[in-house]
Amino acid sequence: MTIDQLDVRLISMLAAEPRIGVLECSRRLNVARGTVQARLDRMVARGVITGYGPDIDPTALGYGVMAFVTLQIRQVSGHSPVADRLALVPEVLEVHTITGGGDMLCRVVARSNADLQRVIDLIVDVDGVVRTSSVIALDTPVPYRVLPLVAAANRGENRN
Amino acid sequence: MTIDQLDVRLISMLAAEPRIGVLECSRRLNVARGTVQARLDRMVARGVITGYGPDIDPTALGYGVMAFVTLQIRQVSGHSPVADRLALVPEVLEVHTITGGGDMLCRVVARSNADLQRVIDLIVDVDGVVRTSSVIALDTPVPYRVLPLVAAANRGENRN
DNA sequence: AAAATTAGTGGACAATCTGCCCGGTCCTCA
DNA sequence: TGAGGACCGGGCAGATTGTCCACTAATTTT
Repeated sequence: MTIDQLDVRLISMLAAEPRIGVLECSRRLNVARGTVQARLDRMVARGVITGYGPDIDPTALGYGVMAFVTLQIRQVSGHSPVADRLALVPEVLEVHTITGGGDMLCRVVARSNADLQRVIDLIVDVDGVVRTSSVIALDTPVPYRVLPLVAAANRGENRN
Repeated sequence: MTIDQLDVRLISMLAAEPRIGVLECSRRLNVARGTVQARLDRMVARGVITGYGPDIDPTALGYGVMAFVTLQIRQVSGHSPVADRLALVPEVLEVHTITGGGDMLCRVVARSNADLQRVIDLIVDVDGVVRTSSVIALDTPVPYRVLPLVAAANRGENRN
C-alpha cells in the first residue's frame, strides 16, 4: 500500500496552502490532530514526503534562460567523475544519466543566452565530456507538478 | 538587486531544516525576528520563494521509472492545445516548449518500463503530436537543487 | 478464540511561536 | 533637511506544537 485517500487530501491541502499547519488540517479533514501528525510522520518516514523546503524560482533570481543539455561522455571514464564535476556548477540544476551509451542529460539555467554559452562552456570543459547538444526551453506550459500523480497513485493502486 | 547575503543564509537554513520557524531563524542569524519575517515576505512577494509545499518523491509512490519525452508537434495547431491535453495526464510532470520547430519536451514517470509504454501511448494519442522520442533516466547523480544557484546569485550580482 | 498490534479519537499540558503593534535608530535618496 | 525604507528590541494575546495519556475499534498473530 502506498497512500490512501486521506493522505492524498492531506498532501493536496498542504500543497495548496503550506502555511496552514497540522491543527488546521485536522479540522478541515475532520480527523484528530494526532492522526494528521501520524500520517505526516509516516509519509516522511517512508520517503513519500522528502521535505518542506522553500521553493525557489530561478527566474526571479535573474536566471531567465533554461535549457536541457545532453552530454556525450567518453566511455572509459564512467559517469560519477563527470557528475561530480557538473555538481560544482551552480547553474546545473539536475543531472541524469540516460539510455544511449554514456549519455547524460542535465537541466541548466543562465542569466541570458550569452550567459548560457558560458555555462555550456563550463560543462564542455569537464573532463570526460566529449560533446554537448542543448535545447533551450522557450516556455513551460506545464510547470513541474506532482499533485495529479499523487491523486492518481491513490485512485488506481490503493487497496484499503 | 536580487538577494543579499542574509537572504541566502535564510534560504539555506530553511532548506536544510524547514521546520525551524521564523523565530529560530532570527536567533541563528542574529537579527530581529521582524527582519526575518520581512525578508521572507519580500522574497515571497517578489516571487523568489514560490511556496513551501511538501516535496513528494514519485519513486516512493511507486513511480520508479522516469523518462524525458521529446514531442514533435504538427505545426499548424500550435502548442497550447497539445499542452492542455498533456496536462491531463498525471504521469506528465512537466512540459516545456523548446527550440527546434514545434517541439516539446516533457518529463514523465511510470510504474515500470511496461507502464511507460502506456504513458507514451497516451501522449502519442494527443491530437497534434506527430512523433515522440524518449530517453529513460537510469540514474540521477545530481537531483534537482537550487541552493548552489541561490548562493551564486548572491555572490556575483548582488550590489548592496 | 484470546492476545497483541496498529490506527484513530479526544483531551490535556507546558512551551513555543505567530501576527501585530509600538517607538527609536540608522542610512539613502531626492 | 525631510521622507522612506530597513532594522532593532520589546511587548501582547492568541494560536500552535510536541508530547503525553486513556480508551475504542479493527486487524493480525499466536
